[in-house]
Amino acid sequence: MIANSPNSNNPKQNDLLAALPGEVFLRLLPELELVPMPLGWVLCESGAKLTHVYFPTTAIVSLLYVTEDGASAEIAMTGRDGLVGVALFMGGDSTPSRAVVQSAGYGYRLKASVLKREFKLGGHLQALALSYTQALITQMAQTAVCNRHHTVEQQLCRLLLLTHDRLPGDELVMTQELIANMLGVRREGVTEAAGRLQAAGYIKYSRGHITVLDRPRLEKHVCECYHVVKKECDRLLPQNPNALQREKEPAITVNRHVYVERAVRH
Amino acid sequence: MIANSPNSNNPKQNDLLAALPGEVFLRLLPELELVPMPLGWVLCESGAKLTHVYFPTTAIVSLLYVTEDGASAEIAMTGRDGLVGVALFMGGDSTPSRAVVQSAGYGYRLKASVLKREFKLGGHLQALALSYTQALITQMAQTAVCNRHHTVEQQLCRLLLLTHDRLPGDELVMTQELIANMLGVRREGVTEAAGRLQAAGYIKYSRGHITVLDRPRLEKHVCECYHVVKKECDRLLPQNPNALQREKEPAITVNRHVYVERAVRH
DNA sequence: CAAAAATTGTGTGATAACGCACATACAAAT
DNA sequence: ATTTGTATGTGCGTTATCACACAATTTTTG
Repeated sequence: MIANSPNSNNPKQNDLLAALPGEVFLRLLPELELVPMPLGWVLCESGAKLTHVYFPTTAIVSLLYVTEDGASAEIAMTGRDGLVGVALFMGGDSTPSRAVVQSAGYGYRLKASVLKREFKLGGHLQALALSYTQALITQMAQTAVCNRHHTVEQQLCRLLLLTHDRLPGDELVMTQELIANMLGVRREGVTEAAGRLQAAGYIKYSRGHITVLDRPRLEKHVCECYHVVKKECDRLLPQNPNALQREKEPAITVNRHVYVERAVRH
Repeated sequence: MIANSPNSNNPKQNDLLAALPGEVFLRLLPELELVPMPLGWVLCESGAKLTHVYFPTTAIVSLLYVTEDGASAEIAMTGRDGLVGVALFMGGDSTPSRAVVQSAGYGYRLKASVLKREFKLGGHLQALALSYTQALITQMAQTAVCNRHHTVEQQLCRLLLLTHDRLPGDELVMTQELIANMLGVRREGVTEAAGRLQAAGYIKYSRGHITVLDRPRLEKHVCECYHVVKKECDRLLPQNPNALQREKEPAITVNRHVYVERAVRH
């Protein structure tokens, strides 16, 4: 079962929805549909027409591209800080990338038509959606840089921090195999990097459960890519008012699915 | 001196400007300022506030990120097909990346305030700008994938084709050193890859002048990343009406500047 | 025309990541 | 409690790319 019962959910757990002025929020509220987002669920397949826009609250979604020979690479990650489906209001109705739930939880969704209508009014939702898209662009750009210049270990730190930022507690539920698929590297490479991080005392892990032990040290160890994106998000996006005070609590284990089939690497 | 005399320039050489309906175009026309864009010119520094949006006509601009230790990586490339400065209408007024002229030529620019005003009207310019941004997102995503999974030789092919697409002729004016900076790899790596492409008869080159000899073969040799982006651009963006018929003519040599200082690689 | 600078070519050894083949360890299921 | 499956650990040879050093050209400059 998925963590958190539905009645503990609230659209304002999503930072974008929380930042909407009351009038707009109330207009959208009846259209917001709560959806459980289980691990491995493909919100949208590569090239498929988007039917909804998703505002994750407790779930985390990966945007990734799968190559012809089955290798994959994460392009960006979205959680409570943003929305999935920017192509809808940007003019395409699909993208070459796939959206997959990377960490199970809940989210709210709007029908494509409803979102487009509200976006075209040119009000707060438009401004928020565009600002978030700009933050997403920064994340994608930095992913490209990171893939070019930084080690698997640095990229693992980045992934862990990005995920940790979007979860209430310190426990990440993800196997090394899944991490390898997201980073687009070998599983063994993740094993070695994670082993070093554990030996250094930054994290501890066991069979799909990673606990962040020393976040400040992780932040020192990660490459600049993480910090560049973080800073840009803070600059562009509405701050989650309880983000700082929020106590990190242990997360609840959820059921596991296959993420993506193991990449066949050239 | 830069190729093409100013009076051979026309804003409609830029595909986005060309796609604007007459009414909008005429409204913007008096505000469009023709600017020569010499090789190496930094349109906008990382983190600096954007003062203008640029619509290249014959020039090509690289968006690239420079790391703390001086290494660089191209994020995306824009020419007559698009515009430089999406952050302006997306809500940020700056980006962590730098915009540098990669191939000298001309372009038109609009003051930030003028563009923002027109964008807020929600008309054709907004729709075009957003569609182009979606295409840019695709390019950035594919750059991330390419950096992760493909060889320097494949990436060189991609760079050559992207550049060739944005030039009138078959001659690209760029040194291997400059290419290395854009790809974020060693200059020697480019020398070797380019040597193989020349040996195969796809290109020929000499001291900063590369001629595309067999484009169809290059297109077969390049990784899927190029084709994914091309297809998505064709789908999202207004087609340049003379793109197909346009005769490729030899380009004219321009003066050379330093692109970026050689990266110190960790 | 000579000197200086820019561009490209080549060789050598180091390294990070790869593919593959297993071994080990823990968890879930019958 | 034993089996089955999932997750992680490890070793070994291979490869792409790296860093560095320098040679060989061609172009530009004084």
